[in-house]
Amino acid sequence: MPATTQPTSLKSAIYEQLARIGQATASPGRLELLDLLAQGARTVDALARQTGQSVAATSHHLQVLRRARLVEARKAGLYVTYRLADPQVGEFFLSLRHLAETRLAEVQQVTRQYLEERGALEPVGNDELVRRVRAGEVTLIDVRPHEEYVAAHIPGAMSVPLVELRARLGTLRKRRDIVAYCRGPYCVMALDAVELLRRKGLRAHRMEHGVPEWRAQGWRVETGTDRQAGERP
Amino acid sequence: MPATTQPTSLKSAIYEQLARIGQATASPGRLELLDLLAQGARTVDALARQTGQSVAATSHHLQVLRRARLVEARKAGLYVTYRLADPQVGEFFLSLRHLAETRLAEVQQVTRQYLEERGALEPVGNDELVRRVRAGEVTLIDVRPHEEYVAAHIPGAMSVPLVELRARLGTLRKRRDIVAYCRGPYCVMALDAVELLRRKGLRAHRMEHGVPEWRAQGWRVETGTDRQAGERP
DNA sequence: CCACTGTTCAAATGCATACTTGATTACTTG
DNA sequence: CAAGTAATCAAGTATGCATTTGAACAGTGG
Repeated sequence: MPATTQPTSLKSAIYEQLARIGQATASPGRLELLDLLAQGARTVDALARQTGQSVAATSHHLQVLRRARLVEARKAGLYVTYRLADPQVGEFFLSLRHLAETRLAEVQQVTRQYLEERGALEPVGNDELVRRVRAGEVTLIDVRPHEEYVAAHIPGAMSVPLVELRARLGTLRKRRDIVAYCRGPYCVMALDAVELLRRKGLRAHRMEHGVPEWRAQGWRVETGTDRQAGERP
Repeated sequence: MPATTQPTSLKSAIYEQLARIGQATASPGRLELLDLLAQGARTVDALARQTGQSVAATSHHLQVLRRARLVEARKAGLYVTYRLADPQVGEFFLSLRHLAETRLAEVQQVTRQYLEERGALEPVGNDELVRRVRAGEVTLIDVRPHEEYVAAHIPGAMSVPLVELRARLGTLRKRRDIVAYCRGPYCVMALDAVELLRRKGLRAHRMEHGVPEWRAQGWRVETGTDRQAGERP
């Protein structure tokens, strides 16, 4: 029985700190908040509305995240805006999700089943799609809410929020392949968009990657309002 | 107030799965177990002894980790041996630790303070050390218990468990620089080794990396008993 | 077959956590 | 300065988790 030379003081201190992050990511509600924040900064009640949690619960969860230094709060006027404390937090979230995908069969099962029901499994490899997007060979549309597009989007993408897609069909070139993306592989906005576009006879594809995944690959993102033709009058 | 198109069924299912991993890493005790398991497989009571937890508590924690699919159990004779379920689990642990290092000032503070007290901060850059180790320009010793060396070690390293170091001083070449490593940056066995070696007049250095870090860089590890001169008679 | 060892299980305790409700603070606008 | 909104806080309840204890369950060796 070889005695461990590690002193309890240092050991336990380190593990307690690591556990802070584990605790922060131990609740589904908080993970949903992190996921949304990875798309861009948001106010407390925007987060509450989008997640369906009460404002008080949302605020509480955000403070847990803040104590773990995963998010930061900034008060601007009447609103408190939360954002990820560091791009590395987004990367960590992706690595958590990646581990879950490979280790927890339930994740793959539940998503595969859901996506298959919608007939959404593309035979086209994702890599090929990414290559064509990078090469600018396709029309790339970002179907998330416009604020998220402004916060960060894939270079060359056009902002076409899902709710406006039907009205803006005319502005899309019909002969060109269209690639739609949204928040990432578990977001269904791009799925909805592709379904609509195909019903209208356009050649549309769904890209699994969202901005966080794109960024994690080390690629550049654009911010601000580009290629957005007409704001509402 | 744009309605989110995401159905609650898919969303919540995913986040619940992710939270399983978060919960598993939410306890300092479990993180310590994971850290040990990253060095190699172990039995329940070895883990209990090395962490100072009761056997029952250890067993319970291990089952939590097992339900999250982070570790696997295999019964061999009278003993149950636990091991990481996948190398990716080790990588995830490192990314958690890395996030904690950059985000939680407390981690850096507590370790820096501790290491400074021991006068252990090497002016030599770690990169340079790693380069010399890879180039075989130094004598590399692995001061962990021998079982861990057998489970996996850095290529070219010689197994010199800390408890045997004093007795085996004679077998070390005195003119050559010696580099000692152990379980990683928060393990103090290599520190102890370097202190002893320097008191004996040898040129010794501590490498922060352990086997998990080495492996995560994509480098090869060796297994089994290499370059281990004499087992005890 | 019996004693022994390593591991797990079940029940019980104490403590932390999630979430709700109602009140409170900070800020803006009329 | 008053009214209104966004966010937080405080108290309370209910749930869940960590850990201990003692018993149960293999598997091994005499």
